[in-house]
Amino acid sequence: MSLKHAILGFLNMKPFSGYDLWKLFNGSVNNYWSATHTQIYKALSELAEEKMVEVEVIQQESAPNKKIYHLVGLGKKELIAWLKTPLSLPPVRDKFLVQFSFSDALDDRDIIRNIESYIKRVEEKLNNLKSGHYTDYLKFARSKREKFLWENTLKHGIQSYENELRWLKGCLRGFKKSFTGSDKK
Amino acid sequence: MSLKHAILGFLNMKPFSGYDLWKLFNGSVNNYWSATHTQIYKALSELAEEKMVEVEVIQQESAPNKKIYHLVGLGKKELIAWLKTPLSLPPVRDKFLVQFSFSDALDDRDIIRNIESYIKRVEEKLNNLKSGHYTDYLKFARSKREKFLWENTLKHGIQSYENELRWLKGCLRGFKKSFTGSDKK
DNA sequence: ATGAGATATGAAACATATTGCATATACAAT
DNA sequence: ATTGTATATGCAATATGTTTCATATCTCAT
Repeated sequence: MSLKHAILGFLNMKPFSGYDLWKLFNGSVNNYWSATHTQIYKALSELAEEKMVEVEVIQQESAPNKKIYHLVGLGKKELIAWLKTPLSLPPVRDKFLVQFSFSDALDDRDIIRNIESYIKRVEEKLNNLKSGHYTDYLKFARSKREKFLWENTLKHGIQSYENELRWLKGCLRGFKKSFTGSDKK
Repeated sequence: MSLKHAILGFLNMKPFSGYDLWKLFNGSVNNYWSATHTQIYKALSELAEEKMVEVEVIQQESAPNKKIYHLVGLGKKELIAWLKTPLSLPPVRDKFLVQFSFSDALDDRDIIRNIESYIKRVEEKLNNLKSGHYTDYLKFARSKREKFLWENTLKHGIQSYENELRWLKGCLRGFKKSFTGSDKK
Protein backbone atom coordinates (compact mmCIF):
# COMPACT_ATOMS: atom_id res chain seq x y z
CA MET A 1 0.00 0.00 0.00
CA SER A 2 1.42 3.29 -1.08
CA LEU A 3 -0.71 5.31 1.32
CA LYS A 4 1.23 3.75 4.18
CA HIS A 5 4.50 4.76 2.59
CA ALA A 6 3.29 8.31 2.15
CA ILE A 7 2.39 8.35 5.85
CA LEU A 8 5.79 6.94 6.81
CA GLY A 9 7.32 9.66 4.65
CA PHE A 10 5.52 12.40 6.54
CA LEU A 11 6.30 10.85 9.92
CA ASN A 12 9.96 10.78 8.93
CA MET A 13 9.89 14.58 8.95
CA LYS A 14 8.30 14.82 12.37
CA PRO A 15 5.58 13.14 14.45
CA PHE A 16 2.00 13.89 13.44
CA SER A 17 -1.51 13.00 14.53
CA GLY A 18 -4.03 11.43 12.16
CA TYR A 19 -5.78 14.74 11.91
CA ASP A 20 -2.55 16.55 11.01
CA LEU A 21 -1.87 13.98 8.30
CA TRP A 22 -5.36 14.38 6.91
CA LYS A 23 -4.83 18.12 6.61
CA LEU A 24 -1.49 17.55 4.93
CA PHE A 25 -3.07 15.19 2.43
CA ASN A 26 -6.30 16.96 1.68
CA GLY A 27 -5.13 20.52 2.07
CA SER A 28 -3.14 19.48 -0.98
CA VAL A 29 -0.07 20.97 0.64
CA ASN A 30 1.58 18.60 -1.75
CA ASN A 31 -0.46 17.82 -4.74
CA TYR A 32 0.30 14.26 -5.67
CA TRP A 33 -1.82 12.15 -3.38
CA SER A 34 -5.25 12.38 -1.83
CA ALA A 35 -6.73 10.42 1.04
CA THR A 36 -9.76 10.59 3.30
CA HIS A 37 -9.46 10.79 7.06
CA THR A 38 -11.03 7.36 7.50
CA GLN A 39 -8.36 5.81 5.34
CA ILE A 40 -5.58 7.56 7.23
CA TYR A 41 -6.79 6.54 10.69
CA LYS A 42 -7.08 2.95 9.54
CA ALA A 43 -3.63 2.95 7.95
CA LEU A 44 -2.15 4.44 11.13
CA SER A 45 -3.62 1.79 13.39
CA GLU A 46 -2.33 -0.89 11.02
CA LEU A 47 1.12 0.67 10.97
CA ALA A 48 1.06 0.63 14.77
CA GLU A 49 0.17 -3.08 14.77
CA GLU A 50 3.01 -3.73 12.36
CA LYS A 51 5.42 -1.95 14.75
CA MET A 52 6.30 0.63 12.11
CA VAL A 53 5.14 3.53 14.28
CA GLU A 54 4.48 4.21 17.96
CA VAL A 55 1.59 6.09 19.50
CA GLU A 56 1.80 8.82 22.13
CA VAL A 57 -1.48 10.03 23.61
CA ILE A 58 -1.70 13.73 24.39
CA GLN A 59 -4.31 14.84 26.90
CA GLN A 60 -6.05 18.01 25.80
CA GLU A 61 -8.73 20.16 27.34
CA SER A 62 -9.33 22.56 24.49
CA ALA A 63 -10.14 19.72 22.09
CA PRO A 64 -10.44 15.93 22.04
CA ASN A 65 -7.31 13.96 22.94
CA LYS A 66 -4.68 13.57 20.29
CA LYS A 67 -2.71 10.53 19.26
CA ILE A 68 0.70 11.49 18.02
CA TYR A 69 2.43 8.90 15.87
CA HIS A 70 6.21 8.52 15.87
CA LEU A 71 8.26 6.73 13.24
CA VAL A 72 10.42 3.97 14.76
CA GLY A 73 13.29 1.80 13.47
CA LEU A 74 11.26 -0.77 11.56
CA GLY A 75 9.15 1.88 9.88
CA LYS A 76 12.20 3.90 8.89
CA LYS A 77 13.80 0.80 7.33
CA GLU A 78 10.63 0.05 5.40
CA LEU A 79 10.45 3.65 4.20
CA ILE A 80 14.06 3.74 2.97
CA ALA A 81 13.66 0.38 1.22
CA TRP A 82 10.50 1.58 -0.54
CA LEU A 83 12.04 4.91 -1.50
CA LYS A 84 14.76 2.98 -3.34
CA THR A 85 12.49 0.63 -5.29
CA PRO A 86 12.05 1.45 -8.98
CA LEU A 87 8.41 2.20 -9.72
CA SER A 88 6.52 1.45 -12.88
CA LEU A 89 4.07 3.82 -14.52
CA PRO A 90 0.68 4.00 -12.84
CA PRO A 91 -2.28 2.63 -14.82
CA VAL A 92 -4.12 5.37 -16.67
CA ARG A 93 -7.75 5.72 -15.70
CA ASP A 94 -9.12 8.97 -17.05
CA LYS A 95 -12.90 9.31 -17.07
CA PHE A 96 -12.83 12.39 -19.21
CA LEU A 97 -11.01 10.55 -21.99
CA VAL A 98 -13.55 7.73 -21.82
CA GLN A 99 -16.31 10.28 -22.22
CA PHE A 100 -14.45 12.17 -24.92
CA SER A 101 -13.60 9.15 -27.04
CA PHE A 102 -17.15 7.80 -27.03
CA SER A 103 -18.72 11.20 -27.68
CA ASP A 104 -19.55 10.54 -31.31
CA ALA A 105 -22.93 9.50 -29.91
CA LEU A 106 -23.57 13.15 -28.95
CA ASP A 107 -24.42 16.36 -30.79
CA ASP A 108 -21.68 18.83 -31.69
CA ARG A 109 -23.05 21.23 -29.11
CA ASP A 110 -22.86 18.67 -26.30
CA ILE A 111 -19.30 17.76 -27.21
CA ILE A 112 -18.27 21.42 -27.18
CA ARG A 113 -20.08 21.94 -23.88
CA ASN A 114 -18.20 19.02 -22.32
CA ILE A 115 -14.82 20.28 -23.44
CA GLU A 116 -15.55 23.83 -22.33
CA SER A 117 -16.77 22.70 -18.95
CA TYR A 118 -13.67 20.59 -18.40
CA ILE A 119 -11.45 23.49 -19.46
CA LYS A 120 -13.04 25.56 -16.73
CA ARG A 121 -12.28 22.93 -14.11
CA VAL A 122 -8.68 22.62 -15.20
CA GLU A 123 -8.28 26.40 -15.19
CA GLU A 124 -9.67 26.62 -11.67
CA LYS A 125 -7.28 23.95 -10.49
CA LEU A 126 -4.38 25.67 -12.18
CA ASN A 127 -5.19 29.08 -10.70
CA ASN A 128 -5.44 27.41 -7.35
CA LEU A 129 -2.00 25.83 -7.70
CA LYS A 130 -0.44 29.01 -9.01
CA SER A 131 -2.05 31.25 -6.38
CA GLY A 132 0.78 30.49 -3.98
CA HIS A 133 -1.39 29.08 -1.18
CA TYR A 134 0.65 25.98 -1.44
CA THR A 135 4.12 27.47 -1.42
CA ASP A 136 4.09 28.29 2.31
CA TYR A 137 5.24 24.87 3.40
CA LEU A 138 8.37 25.22 1.28
CA LYS A 139 9.77 27.26 4.16
CA PHE A 140 9.72 24.17 6.34
CA ALA A 141 12.19 22.36 4.13
CA ARG A 142 15.20 21.41 6.22
CA SER A 143 17.72 21.46 3.41
CA LYS A 144 18.24 22.94 -0.02
CA ARG A 145 17.82 19.48 -1.44
CA GLU A 146 14.46 18.96 0.26
CA LYS A 147 13.32 22.36 -0.95
CA PHE A 148 14.37 21.43 -4.48
CA LEU A 149 12.31 18.23 -4.31
CA TRP A 150 9.22 19.98 -2.99
CA GLU A 151 9.42 22.85 -5.45
CA ASN A 152 9.69 20.45 -8.32
CA THR A 153 6.78 18.35 -7.06
CA LEU A 154 4.66 21.48 -7.09
CA LYS A 155 5.98 22.39 -10.51
CA HIS A 156 4.96 18.95 -11.74
CA GLY A 157 1.35 19.66 -10.92
CA ILE A 158 1.37 23.05 -12.62
CA GLN A 159 3.11 21.73 -15.71
CA SER A 160 0.72 18.78 -15.99
CA TYR A 161 -2.40 20.90 -15.81
CA GLU A 162 -0.93 23.42 -18.24
CA ASN A 163 -0.30 20.57 -20.62
CA GLU A 164 -3.84 19.27 -20.14
CA LEU A 165 -5.16 22.73 -20.91
CA ARG A 166 -3.06 22.98 -24.05
CA TRP A 167 -4.49 19.67 -25.24
CA LEU A 168 -8.08 20.64 -24.41
CA LYS A 169 -7.86 23.99 -26.17
CA GLY A 170 -6.28 22.38 -29.20
CA CYS A 171 -9.14 19.88 -29.34
CA LEU A 172 -11.76 22.57 -29.01
CA ARG A 173 -10.22 24.68 -31.76
CA GLY A 174 -9.81 21.67 -34.03
CA PHE A 175 -13.32 20.46 -33.39
CA LYS A 176 -14.97 23.81 -34.03
CA LYS A 177 -12.95 24.32 -37.17
CA SER A 178 -13.80 20.92 -38.62
CA PHE A 179 -17.34 20.33 -37.51
CA THR A 180 -19.14 23.56 -36.71
CA GLY A 181 -22.09 24.19 -38.95
CA SER A 182 -23.23 20.56 -39.02
CA ASP A 183 -24.69 20.52 -35.52
CA LYS A 184 -26.29 17.10 -35.75
CA LYS A 185 -24.37 13.91 -36.15
CA MET B 1 -18.89 2.90 -12.01
CA SER B 2 -17.03 4.31 -14.95
CA LEU B 3 -15.86 0.90 -16.17
CA LYS B 4 -19.47 0.08 -16.96
CA HIS B 5 -19.80 3.25 -18.99
CA ALA B 6 -16.68 2.45 -20.94
CA ILE B 7 -18.15 -0.98 -21.71
CA LEU B 8 -21.45 0.57 -22.78
CA GLY B 9 -19.45 2.91 -24.99
CA PHE B 10 -17.76 0.02 -26.77
CA LEU B 11 -21.01 -1.93 -27.11
CA ASN B 12 -22.56 1.13 -28.70
CA MET B 13 -20.17 0.66 -31.62
CA LYS B 14 -20.97 -2.99 -32.07
CA PRO B 15 -21.63 -6.12 -30.00
CA PHE B 16 -18.61 -7.67 -28.30
CA SER B 17 -17.79 -10.62 -26.06
CA GLY B 18 -16.07 -10.17 -22.71
CA TYR B 19 -12.89 -11.46 -24.26
CA ASP B 20 -13.09 -8.92 -27.10
CA LEU B 21 -13.58 -6.14 -24.59
CA TRP B 22 -10.63 -7.30 -22.55
CA LYS B 23 -8.43 -7.13 -25.64
CA LEU B 24 -9.74 -3.67 -26.45
CA PHE B 25 -8.97 -2.49 -22.94
CA ASN B 26 -5.64 -4.14 -22.32
CA GLY B 27 -4.28 -4.10 -25.81
CA SER B 28 -4.41 -0.39 -25.06
CA VAL B 29 -6.08 0.19 -28.40
CA ASN B 30 -7.15 3.31 -26.65
CA ASN B 31 -4.87 4.39 -23.91
CA TYR B 32 -7.04 5.99 -21.31
CA TRP B 33 -8.43 3.13 -19.30
CA SER B 34 -7.19 -0.24 -18.13
CA ALA B 35 -9.13 -3.17 -16.75
CA THR B 36 -8.53 -6.85 -16.02
CA HIS B 37 -10.61 -9.59 -17.61
CA THR B 38 -12.10 -10.54 -14.23
CA GLN B 39 -13.40 -7.03 -13.76
CA ILE B 40 -14.91 -6.94 -17.24
CA TYR B 41 -16.75 -10.27 -16.96
CA LYS B 42 -18.21 -9.17 -13.64
CA ALA B 43 -19.29 -5.79 -14.98
CA LEU B 44 -20.92 -7.48 -17.98
CA SER B 45 -22.98 -9.86 -15.89
CA GLU B 46 -24.09 -6.93 -13.72
CA LEU B 47 -25.03 -4.90 -16.79
CA ALA B 48 -27.08 -7.87 -17.98
CA GLU B 49 -28.89 -8.03 -14.63
CA GLU B 50 -29.58 -4.33 -14.86
CA LYS B 51 -31.13 -4.84 -18.32
CA MET B 52 -28.58 -2.53 -19.95
CA VAL B 53 -27.30 -5.26 -22.25
CA GLU B 54 -28.50 -8.58 -23.65
CA VAL B 55 -26.54 -11.77 -24.06
CA GLU B 56 -26.38 -13.96 -27.13
CA VAL B 57 -24.60 -17.28 -26.77
CA ILE B 58 -22.58 -18.43 -29.76
CA GLN B 59 -21.82 -22.13 -30.03
CA GLN B 60 -18.28 -22.73 -31.18
CA GLU B 61 -16.25 -25.82 -31.89
CA SER B 62 -12.87 -24.26 -32.48
CA ALA B 63 -12.90 -22.61 -29.07
CA PRO B 64 -15.08 -22.33 -25.95
CA ASN B 65 -18.53 -20.87 -26.44
CA LYS B 66 -18.80 -17.12 -26.71
CA LYS B 67 -21.22 -14.75 -25.07
CA ILE B 68 -21.87 -11.76 -27.26
CA TYR B 69 -23.29 -8.75 -25.48
CA HIS B 70 -25.64 -6.34 -27.24
CA LEU B 71 -26.48 -2.83 -26.09
CA VAL B 72 -30.24 -2.35 -25.63
CA GLY B 73 -32.49 0.68 -25.06
CA LEU B 74 -31.94 1.17 -21.36
CA GLY B 75 -28.18 0.85 -21.72
CA LYS B 76 -28.10 3.32 -24.58
CA LYS B 77 -30.09 5.83 -22.54
CA GLU B 78 -27.74 5.42 -19.60
CA LEU B 79 -24.73 5.85 -21.89
CA ILE B 80 -26.03 9.05 -23.50
CA ALA B 81 -26.95 10.51 -20.11
CA TRP B 82 -23.48 9.76 -18.74
CA LEU B 83 -21.74 11.12 -21.83
CA LYS B 84 -23.47 14.45 -21.18
CA THR B 85 -22.62 14.77 -17.49
CA PRO B 86 -19.86 17.26 -16.67
CA LEU B 87 -16.95 15.45 -15.02
CA SER B 88 -14.65 16.79 -12.36
CA LEU B 89 -10.90 16.27 -12.31
CA PRO B 90 -9.80 12.82 -11.18
CA PRO B 91 -7.95 12.63 -7.86
CA VAL B 92 -4.20 12.60 -8.36
CA ARG B 93 -2.47 9.55 -6.98
CA ASP B 94 1.05 9.39 -8.30
CA LYS B 95 3.38 6.99 -6.48
CA PHE B 96 6.44 8.36 -8.18
CA LEU B 97 5.76 11.84 -6.82
CA VAL B 98 5.33 10.41 -3.33
CA GLN B 99 8.69 8.73 -3.68
CA PHE B 100 10.31 11.78 -5.22
CA SER B 101 9.07 14.26 -2.66
CA PHE B 102 10.21 12.18 0.31
CA SER B 103 13.58 11.33 -1.25
CA ASP B 104 15.58 13.67 0.92
CA ALA B 105 16.06 10.58 3.10
CA LEU B 106 18.19 9.05 0.30
CA ASP B 107 21.69 9.58 -1.10
CA ASP B 108 22.17 11.75 -4.18
CA ARG B 109 23.05 8.64 -6.16
CA ASP B 110 19.83 6.86 -5.22
CA ILE B 111 17.75 9.90 -6.15
CA ILE B 112 19.45 10.13 -9.53
CA ARG B 113 19.02 6.39 -10.06
CA ASN B 114 15.28 6.67 -9.33
CA ILE B 115 14.79 9.53 -11.78
CA GLU B 116 16.83 7.84 -14.50
CA SER B 117 14.97 4.58 -14.09
CA TYR B 118 11.63 6.33 -14.32
CA ILE B 119 12.78 8.23 -17.41
CA LYS B 120 13.48 4.90 -19.07
CA ARG B 121 10.00 3.64 -18.32
CA VAL B 122 8.37 6.77 -19.67
CA GLU B 123 10.51 6.62 -22.80
CA GLU B 124 9.52 3.00 -23.40
CA LYS B 125 5.87 3.88 -23.03
CA LEU B 126 6.26 6.82 -25.36
CA ASN B 127 8.04 4.80 -28.04
CA ASN B 128 5.31 2.25 -27.74
CA LEU B 129 2.60 4.85 -28.28
CA LYS B 130 4.46 6.50 -31.13
CA SER B 131 5.30 3.23 -32.85
CA GLY B 132 1.95 3.25 -34.61
CA HIS B 133 0.78 -0.13 -33.31
CA TYR B 134 -2.19 1.68 -31.93
CA THR B 135 -3.22 3.67 -34.96
CA ASP B 136 -4.71 0.69 -36.82
CA TYR B 137 -8.09 0.95 -35.17
CA LEU B 138 -8.47 4.52 -36.44
CA LYS B 139 -9.53 2.95 -39.73
CA PHE B 140 -12.62 1.58 -38.04
CA ALA B 141 -13.94 5.03 -37.25
CA ARG B 142 -17.35 5.41 -38.87
CA SER B 143 -17.21 9.16 -39.32
CA LYS B 144 -14.70 11.97 -39.58
CA ARG B 145 -15.88 13.15 -36.21
CA GLU B 146 -15.25 9.80 -34.56
CA LYS B 147 -11.81 9.66 -36.15
CA PHE B 148 -11.08 13.13 -34.83
CA LEU B 149 -12.02 12.04 -31.32
CA TRP B 150 -9.91 8.89 -31.42
CA GLU B 151 -6.88 10.61 -32.91
CA ASN B 152 -6.99 13.24 -30.24
CA THR B 153 -7.37 10.67 -27.49
CA LEU B 154 -4.19 9.02 -28.75
CA LYS B 155 -2.50 12.39 -29.01
CA HIS B 156 -3.42 13.08 -25.39
CA GLY B 157 -1.39 10.09 -24.27
CA ILE B 158 1.63 11.05 -26.31
CA GLN B 159 1.50 14.67 -25.21
CA SER B 160 1.15 13.71 -21.54
CA TYR B 161 4.12 11.37 -21.54
CA GLU B 162 6.20 13.89 -23.47
CA ASN B 163 5.34 16.43 -20.82
CA GLU B 164 6.24 13.98 -18.05
CA LEU B 165 9.56 13.37 -19.74
CA ARG B 166 10.25 17.08 -20.02
CA TRP B 167 9.64 17.46 -16.31
CA LEU B 168 11.79 14.45 -15.37
CA LYS B 169 14.71 15.59 -17.50
CA GLY B 170 14.47 19.10 -16.10
CA CYS B 171 14.58 17.68 -12.58
CA LEU B 172 17.54 15.49 -13.33
CA ARG B 173 19.49 18.35 -14.88
CA GLY B 174 18.62 20.68 -12.02
CA PHE B 175 19.46 18.12 -9.40
CA LYS B 176 22.82 17.22 -10.87
CA LYS B 177 23.75 20.86 -11.30
CA SER B 178 22.86 21.80 -7.74
CA PHE B 179 23.85 18.78 -5.74
CA THR B 180 26.45 16.70 -7.50
CA GLY B 181 29.69 16.52 -5.57
CA SER B 182 28.07 16.22 -2.15
CA ASP B 183 26.98 12.61 -2.48
CA LYS B 184 25.86 12.12 1.11
CA LYS B 185 22.96 13.96 2.64
C1' DA C 1 -28.71 31.31 22.13
C1' DT C 2 -28.14 29.11 17.87
C1' DG C 3 -25.70 27.36 14.28
C1' DA C 4 -21.46 26.85 11.64
C1' DG C 5 -16.92 25.34 11.44
C1' DA C 6 -12.58 23.68 13.38
C1' DT C 7 -10.55 20.04 16.25
C1' DA C 8 -10.21 14.98 16.92
C1' DT C 9 -11.19 9.96 16.23
C1' DG C 10 -13.15 5.84 14.44
C1' DA C 11 -16.73 1.87 12.96
C1' DA C 12 -19.47 -0.06 9.32
C1' DA C 13 -21.09 -0.51 4.85
C1' DC C 14 -20.35 -0.20 0.30
C1' DA C 15 -17.75 0.27 -4.11
C1' DT C 16 -14.04 -0.84 -6.83
C1' DA C 17 -9.69 -3.20 -8.29
C1' DT C 18 -6.09 -6.82 -8.20
C1' DT C 19 -4.30 -11.47 -7.83
C1' DG C 20 -4.60 -16.21 -7.86
C1' DC C 21 -6.95 -20.15 -9.04
C1' DA C 22 -9.65 -23.13 -12.20
C1' DT C 23 -11.23 -25.04 -16.59
C1' DA C 24 -11.06 -26.40 -21.61
C1' DT C 25 -9.72 -26.54 -26.57
C1' DA C 26 -6.77 -25.54 -30.64
C1' DC C 27 -2.71 -24.39 -33.04
C1' DA C 28 2.06 -23.37 -33.76
C1' DA C 29 6.71 -23.81 -32.47
C1' DT C 30 10.74 -26.44 -30.39
C1' DA D 1 6.06 -35.10 -27.27
C1' DT D 2 5.83 -30.88 -24.88
C1' DT D 3 5.67 -26.11 -24.17
C1' DG D 4 3.74 -21.79 -25.05
C1' DT D 5 0.19 -18.81 -26.77
C1' DA D 6 -4.42 -17.64 -28.11
C1' DT D 7 -9.27 -18.32 -27.32
C1' DA D 8 -12.95 -18.06 -23.74
C1' DT D 9 -15.13 -17.69 -19.07
C1' DG D 10 -15.58 -17.05 -14.24
C1' DC D 11 -15.08 -17.72 -8.71
C1' DA D 12 -12.82 -16.47 -4.44
C1' DA D 13 -9.88 -13.94 -1.71
C1' DT D 14 -7.58 -9.93 -0.87
C1' DA D 15 -6.55 -5.06 -1.20
C1' DT D 16 -7.85 -0.52 -1.46
C1' DG D 17 -10.92 3.49 -1.48
C1' DT D 18 -15.31 6.17 -0.58
C1' DT D 19 -19.42 7.36 1.93
C1' DT D 20 -22.16 7.50 5.82
C1' DC D 21 -22.76 7.68 10.47
C1' DA D 22 -21.41 8.61 15.29
C1' DT D 23 -19.35 11.18 19.09
C1' DA D 24 -17.55 15.27 21.71
C1' DT D 25 -15.68 19.98 22.69
C1' DC D 26 -14.46 24.73 21.63
C1' DT D 27 -14.65 29.13 19.22
C1' DC D 28 -16.51 32.59 16.35
C1' DA D 29 -20.08 34.94 14.08
C1' DT D 30 -25.16 36.26 13.71
